[in-house]
Amino acid sequence: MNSEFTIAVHSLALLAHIPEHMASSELIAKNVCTNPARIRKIMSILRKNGFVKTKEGIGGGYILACDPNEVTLAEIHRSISNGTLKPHWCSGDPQEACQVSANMHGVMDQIFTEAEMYFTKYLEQITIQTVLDKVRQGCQESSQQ
Amino acid sequence: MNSEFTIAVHSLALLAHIPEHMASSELIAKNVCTNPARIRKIMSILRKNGFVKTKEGIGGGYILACDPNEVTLAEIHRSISNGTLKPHWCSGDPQEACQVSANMHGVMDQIFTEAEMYFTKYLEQITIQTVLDKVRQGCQESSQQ
DNA sequence: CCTAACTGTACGAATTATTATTACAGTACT
DNA sequence: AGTACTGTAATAATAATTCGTACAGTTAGG
Repeated sequence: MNSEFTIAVHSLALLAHIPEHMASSELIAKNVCTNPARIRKIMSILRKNGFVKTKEGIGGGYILACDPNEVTLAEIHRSISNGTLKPHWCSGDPQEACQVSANMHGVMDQIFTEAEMYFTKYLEQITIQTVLDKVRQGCQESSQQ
Repeated sequence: MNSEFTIAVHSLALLAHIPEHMASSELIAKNVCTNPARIRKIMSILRKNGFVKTKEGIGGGYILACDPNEVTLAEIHRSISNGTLKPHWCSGDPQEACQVSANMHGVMDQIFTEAEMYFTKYLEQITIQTVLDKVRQGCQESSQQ
C-alpha cells in the first residue's frame, strides 16, 4: 500500500489543528515531509470529496471543510485508496487444468476484498479528531520511542 | 505487501489437495506461476514453522505436516509476513517543533498495528481447508470472471 | 562410490511501484 | 501587471519486489 492515505490523514489532522487558517501546500508538505506537488495532488482529491476547501491565488491554500468529529478514516481511505491490501502480484494461472492453480487467484481476491472490509470497519471507529487528540497527547501509549 | 503470504497459502492448499504425495518445488512453482527458488525459500519458512515436511534428495519435495482443518491463514500470515499493512514511507518528522509533525508517525503506527490485528482476526476464521474447498468449488461467488 | 534429483541459500539482475522534481497553465489578490 | 497561490502532467530518481542462476548439501539407486 502506498502512503497517500497516511498523507491525507496527516494533512486533515493538521488542518483541524489550525482551524480558520489557510495552509499552503508548501506548509503542509513541510509538516508531512514530502513535496508540495504531492500534497496538491492529494488535497485535490480531498477537495473533490468535500473534506477541504481550496482557494487559489495569493493568500490561498487549504482549509478544513468538514467536522473533524464526524469524518472517519474509513471515508478518507475510501476516497483516496481502494483495494490496497491485495498485493499486485497474482498467484496461479486461470488457463491451467488444475483447479487449484486456475481458481486460486479468484479465491485470494475474495479473501483480500473481505479483509479490506474488516480493515475499513476498524477505520470507521477513528475520526480526524481522534487522530488529532492522539497527536496532541504525544501518542504516549505505543510504538513511538 | 508482498505476495509471500499468497504464495504460502496457495502452496499449502495445493499440498492439501494432493495429500500423501511429495511435491517438488518445480511442480509447486508451476502451479503458483513463479520460480522454484522462490518456492523453496517460502517452503523453508513453512517447514521451520511445522506446516510442511521436507525431503531432500531423489524423490524428495514437500508434503503437508498439519491438519488443513486446524491451521488458519492467521498462523500462516504470522510466520511469513508481519507488519505488512503499514506503508514503508513515514509521515512527519520527530524533530519538528509542531506536535502534529512530530507525533503523527507514532500515531499512524499505532493505527496500522491495530488494523493489522483486525486483519489477523479475520484470517483466523479461514483454514487451509476453507481455501481448498473454495478453490474446488471454482470460486463461484466472486471476483473471478 | 558415483550419478541423478532433489532442497537450502545467497546474490545480482530485471522489473515494477513509489516518491520526488520540474514545469507550466490557470486563478485571485493588490 | 505582478506575485503567490492551486491543478495537473510528465519525467527522473529511488526503493521494493520478483526472477534467474549458481552452487553446496542431501538422499536414493545402481
